Amino acid sequence: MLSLFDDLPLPGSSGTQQRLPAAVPPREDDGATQPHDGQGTAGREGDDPVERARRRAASGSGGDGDRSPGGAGPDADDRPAGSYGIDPDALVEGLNPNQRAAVVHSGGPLLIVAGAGSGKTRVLTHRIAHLLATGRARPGEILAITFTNKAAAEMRERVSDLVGPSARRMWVSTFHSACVRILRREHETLGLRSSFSIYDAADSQRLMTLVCRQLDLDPKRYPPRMFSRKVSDLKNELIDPDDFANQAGGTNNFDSHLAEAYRLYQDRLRQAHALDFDDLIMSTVHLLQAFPAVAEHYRRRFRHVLVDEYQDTNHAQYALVRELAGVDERERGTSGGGQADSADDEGLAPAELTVVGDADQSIYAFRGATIRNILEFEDDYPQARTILLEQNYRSTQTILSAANAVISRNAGRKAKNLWTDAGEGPLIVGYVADSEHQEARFIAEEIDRLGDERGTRPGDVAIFYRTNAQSRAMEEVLVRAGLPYKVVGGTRFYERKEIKDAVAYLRAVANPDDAVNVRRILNVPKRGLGDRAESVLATHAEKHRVSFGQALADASAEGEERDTTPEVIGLATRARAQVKAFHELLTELRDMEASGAAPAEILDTALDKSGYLAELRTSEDPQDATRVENLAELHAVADEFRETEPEGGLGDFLERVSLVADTDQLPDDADDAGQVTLMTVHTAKGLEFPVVFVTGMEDGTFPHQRSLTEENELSEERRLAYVALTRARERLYISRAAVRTAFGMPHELPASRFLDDIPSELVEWRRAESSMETLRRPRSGYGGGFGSGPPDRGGNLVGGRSGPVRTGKLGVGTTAAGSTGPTGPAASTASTSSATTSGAAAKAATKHPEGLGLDVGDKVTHDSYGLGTVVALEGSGSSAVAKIDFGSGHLKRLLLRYSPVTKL
DNA sequence: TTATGCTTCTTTTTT
DNA sequence: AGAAGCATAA
Repeated sequence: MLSLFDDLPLPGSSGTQQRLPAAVPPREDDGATQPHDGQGTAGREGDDPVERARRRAASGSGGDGDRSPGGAGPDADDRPAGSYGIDPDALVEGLNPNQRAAVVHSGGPLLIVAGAGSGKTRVLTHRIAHLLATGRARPGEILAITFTNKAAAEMRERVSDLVGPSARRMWVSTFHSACVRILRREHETLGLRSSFSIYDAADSQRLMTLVCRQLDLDPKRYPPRMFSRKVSDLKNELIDPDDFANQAGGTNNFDSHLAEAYRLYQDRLRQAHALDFDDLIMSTVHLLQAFPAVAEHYRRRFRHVLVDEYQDTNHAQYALVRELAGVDERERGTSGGGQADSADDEGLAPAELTVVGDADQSIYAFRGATIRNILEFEDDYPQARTILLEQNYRSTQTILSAANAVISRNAGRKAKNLWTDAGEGPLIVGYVADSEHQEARFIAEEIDRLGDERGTRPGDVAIFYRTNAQSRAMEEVLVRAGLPYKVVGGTRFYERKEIKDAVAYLRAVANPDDAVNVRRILNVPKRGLGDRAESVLATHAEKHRVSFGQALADASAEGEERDTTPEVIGLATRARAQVKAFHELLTELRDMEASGAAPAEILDTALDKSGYLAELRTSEDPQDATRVENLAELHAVADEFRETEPEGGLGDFLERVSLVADTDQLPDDADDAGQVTLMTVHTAKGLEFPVVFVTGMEDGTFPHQRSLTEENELSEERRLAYVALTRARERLYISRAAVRTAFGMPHELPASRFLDDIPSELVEWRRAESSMETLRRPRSGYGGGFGSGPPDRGGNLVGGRSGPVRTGKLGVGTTAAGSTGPTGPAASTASTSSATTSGAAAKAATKHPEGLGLDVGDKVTHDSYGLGTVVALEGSGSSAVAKIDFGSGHLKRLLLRYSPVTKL
């Protein structure tokens, strides 16, 4: 089968060869095998010498002989707990007092308020290890929930490092994959086939479009897209179609249509044996609520529930946690005593709940997250203990001060005092570009310079932006500059057309009733089955109450079968023949699956026999070449799956594919050492880099245009900015472009209001205003202009800001002057007023790209660095660079075009 | 049924 | 600027 891709490089096939078949743990009744969401962390256990040594060196003080009174849990056959060979005391070594308290806390619910960079993951993993080491829990009793697969993989790995392979028995997974595991196990209870499909946002939108069309809704007035979002919101609030119809059904036209669409949408999902993303959570909650026996099974099993990023939970997730932890059973059970009585039916105590979060880093309100969940944790759980982690181990004080200043402007937040003993560190560097291209150029040059002067590796650098669209300009420049980079997120792999098509084939094979996916590929590749044929089949399915997939079978039926199946009316003979061929292809693929073929083989056969690959290959369109490559990559993924999960069936493969949004996201230190990382601020959450560029600091970009009118949305943007700034360890850059092209039209955008919040003494502006802003500046006389306020702020904007006039005191001039004080070795030369200072800067910036006629040996003065001597000149024209010695070891390489350098 | 050229809308952010 | 949807033509 590999032959299909023989002429292509197979990413990953080389890596998978030497990988040993994973030691798959024995399957247990409740499917407690390795979850499929991980990134193949399998290979490592057992073979790690460090791990073995650790186990041998066991101090044996686990002392847990008599734990687990019930002893009848699903893990009763576990090896004796406590043989993990870890000294509990060792786990708290090197932790600060609060971290330590969080690790050893025992008893009631625990809220860990963890500021950015405060060692949250460390605390969480050590807490889990501590639970195991002290014998308070066995691995099978632990459920740790994160938001991303990456976080889950990391946590599992780090716990494994601490306690060894027994960590495999824990459930460490995302909300969504935990739910899928539960739902798959309980599929019969729910009346779903075990190979139910999981619809991502695009799939559900497609379905909603079909639904709206069927309801004859005007797509202008009732956009399917909007309906889709509304339904998602409703599900996040655990409101099902009945609830919604009851509470809002007749209120107005919009809501009654929405109610109708919601119901039909949900019916369609059910007919297709499909669940959308939000269903995964909602259905699980409903399942646990409706079937106490099922709920009890999990409550008995999970005695410790830990939730990461609690501030990002929505209502459904909140309810799920309560159900799993069994907290609402509390009234019925005995309260004290912890888990000691878990064997008694009546008195099943709630699980020990630990949540970690930081309200200031809540950035997912747009998809239903409620800060409320974390703010009111103590009300929800009156016996809860709260521990604050305020010491930051990541950033310099300068960076923290800036971040604190920005977030402190948010109303109604609990004050936090994040501090560090890492020292001040270098100033934040600011840069104002004329366009996004210039901004990108500055960044590229700066990365280059950091590499030359400080040995900074590209892998140490990250560039953040608010929206994915902003990556384009950056990429163009980075390519030209020859800097290696990678974009994380964006058009994700599994969202590409060709990948979705290929996956649709697999889904159609696994789940014949999956209407959305069967219809997607009905005419892909082209087989002459257009709208006409599709609607005939859909009508048939509707009329006879069968699935769309069954309609295909009906249309293909011949001979005796004819007697038992209703005839499909209105299908031309030619179309009928095509439908038959298509149906036969699907049947063949299903036979393959039934006979145990690996997903990779089924994929190959599907792409081959359908002619999909052939069509792409013969295509003239150069884009199709990369499509083939992407399919080869998917093939490699499937191949790797065969290696790591030899027993895994098509359903398992699809589960992984559906829930892993970003394959290439794992930043392996080894691999990525040489690449600059580009990503949105959202995806940056939880990560850190020595050098960070935060770009697009303009009102309308960051904060985003659509947040400007709404106070609480603006607060979220501010939190987002806080997240962005706190990712940096040592050096932080903030930049903006005065003009940015959006939707093909250039817009002039004012500086981000968040820039105003950063104390000016923390920032050194390399370029403090755009060319246009300089030109607009009224010519100021000597000493004038200081009090007259910065002319580039306020009202001269094309876009015209509608909000209140800001009172920021941070004029461009004062900024530049402010930075001179603390840094410049020649602060005394800054005797000129700030207005003239930045005027000089502007002159240098705009007037003479030609290098100012500098020669080696010339004396110059720089607005920030003071007096210096030109040591060397490189390049010419706009890229002319001068190496200037500013004395006392300050040798700078300055791009003359934008450096505030004046020849003396 | 497909190909084409035209229009419109897009940009938040993610499991 | 680019994609996706739409209408009309072949």
